[in-house]
Amino acid sequence: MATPDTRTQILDAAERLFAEHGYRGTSVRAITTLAGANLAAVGYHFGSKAELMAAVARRVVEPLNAAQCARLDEALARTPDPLVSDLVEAFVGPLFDEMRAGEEGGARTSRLIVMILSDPAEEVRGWTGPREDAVGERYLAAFARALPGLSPEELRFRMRGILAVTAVDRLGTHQRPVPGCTPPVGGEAARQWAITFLTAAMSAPPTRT
Amino acid sequence: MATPDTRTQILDAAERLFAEHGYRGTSVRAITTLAGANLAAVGYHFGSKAELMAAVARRVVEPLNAAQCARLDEALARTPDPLVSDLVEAFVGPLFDEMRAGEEGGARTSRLIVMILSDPAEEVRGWTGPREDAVGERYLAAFARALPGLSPEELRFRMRGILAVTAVDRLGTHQRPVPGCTPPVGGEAARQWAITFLTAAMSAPPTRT
DNA sequence: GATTTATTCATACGTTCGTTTCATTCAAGC
DNA sequence: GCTTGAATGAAACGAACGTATGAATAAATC
Repeated sequence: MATPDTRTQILDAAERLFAEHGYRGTSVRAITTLAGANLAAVGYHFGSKAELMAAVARRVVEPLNAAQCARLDEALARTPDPLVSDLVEAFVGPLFDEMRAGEEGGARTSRLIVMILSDPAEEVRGWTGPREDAVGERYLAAFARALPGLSPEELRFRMRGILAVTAVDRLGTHQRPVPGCTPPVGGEAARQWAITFLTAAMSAPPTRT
Repeated sequence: MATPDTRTQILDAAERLFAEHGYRGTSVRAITTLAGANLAAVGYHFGSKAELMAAVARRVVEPLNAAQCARLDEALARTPDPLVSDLVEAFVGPLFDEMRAGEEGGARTSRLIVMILSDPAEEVRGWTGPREDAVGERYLAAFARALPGLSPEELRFRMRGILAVTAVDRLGTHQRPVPGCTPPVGGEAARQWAITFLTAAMSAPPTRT
């Protein structure tokens, strides 16, 4: 196993510490110490702590979005009007795939995503490109076809619900451990539960006004 | 309008700033400046920044839990086996009530709750008492009666989903504004959407294993 | 082997942080 | 009027932070 270069080791350490302690709760010193690198290495390889955060976020989110896009393409190749359950599975599937990989790196990855979505520090959300929006819009259009009669506003509300459930699902490590229940839910069971839960939620008839 | 005492003004300022910038992103100096108080007032009235955070969290969460408890009591007084939709409404209702009150203080309150649930700083979650767990357990038991055949693990998964959807719903301010859609969804509409969404999700048949 | 280029290193700078100290103010209680 | 206690004020403390600097080192090019 070849030792990865300093830049990669810093990215790995930063990904882990950002996920565990948040952006502001992680110091550059802690990152470089964990990475076995010098303090100045962050400035040299990334420019600043904020740009390091952006690099970490990109490395995590980009393959995820690509997978979501690919699965949507597959579903649309099968039929122009996929079922709601197929769309849900295509959307949340990659998030759970990422979780299985690495046994512990998965939960870390999803905690990092939650952190990216919820951290109030503007440095955390200032990294994104137009790609991420495009994926969401594609799914929005697909769901709109599968759920006629749903107003655009309510559809958008429901899609935010998908993100909330899949993200917060794995937030558990932050939470207090639930007594008498295994908190680190098995990956495959949670995936199926999420699909059941979200398919039923998305398929609900429009709220009468 | 009588001027509130320093302690209350500090609580108000801290609640607002913690909600906007998180625990670590808010300095004691910023709080006391906004409150029009002296820097040392936090140490005098609360002991430390962490204990101030605890006081803020208590002041926000306790009436919310009390309202959730009261609504569950009402539902159980009507019938020993309430509908899933009634349980959902009793659980998420108080969160949306809090939102309407104050027009702008409501969104702030829910952002603070998201912050409490997702902030990695242990000072933020070290305040809680046994009360909050008790409310969750009561709802868990009520949902278990209304949804026979659902395994305890999947039920717990779904209840976490409720919390995720209601909380993240109002996270929008952190997010990038969605072009072509009004991001600050009207309070009453969102409440009904959430009930529709979550009732359907909770009522889904158990995932076959 | 000398020169150049890319990293790594130790160290320091200036700022901001939470907290503490101690003097001061001010309203009651006697 | 004097004392007591709570509350506020101005100032400082040490620690930790992100960043910048310039020397040292390793690797590649000629």
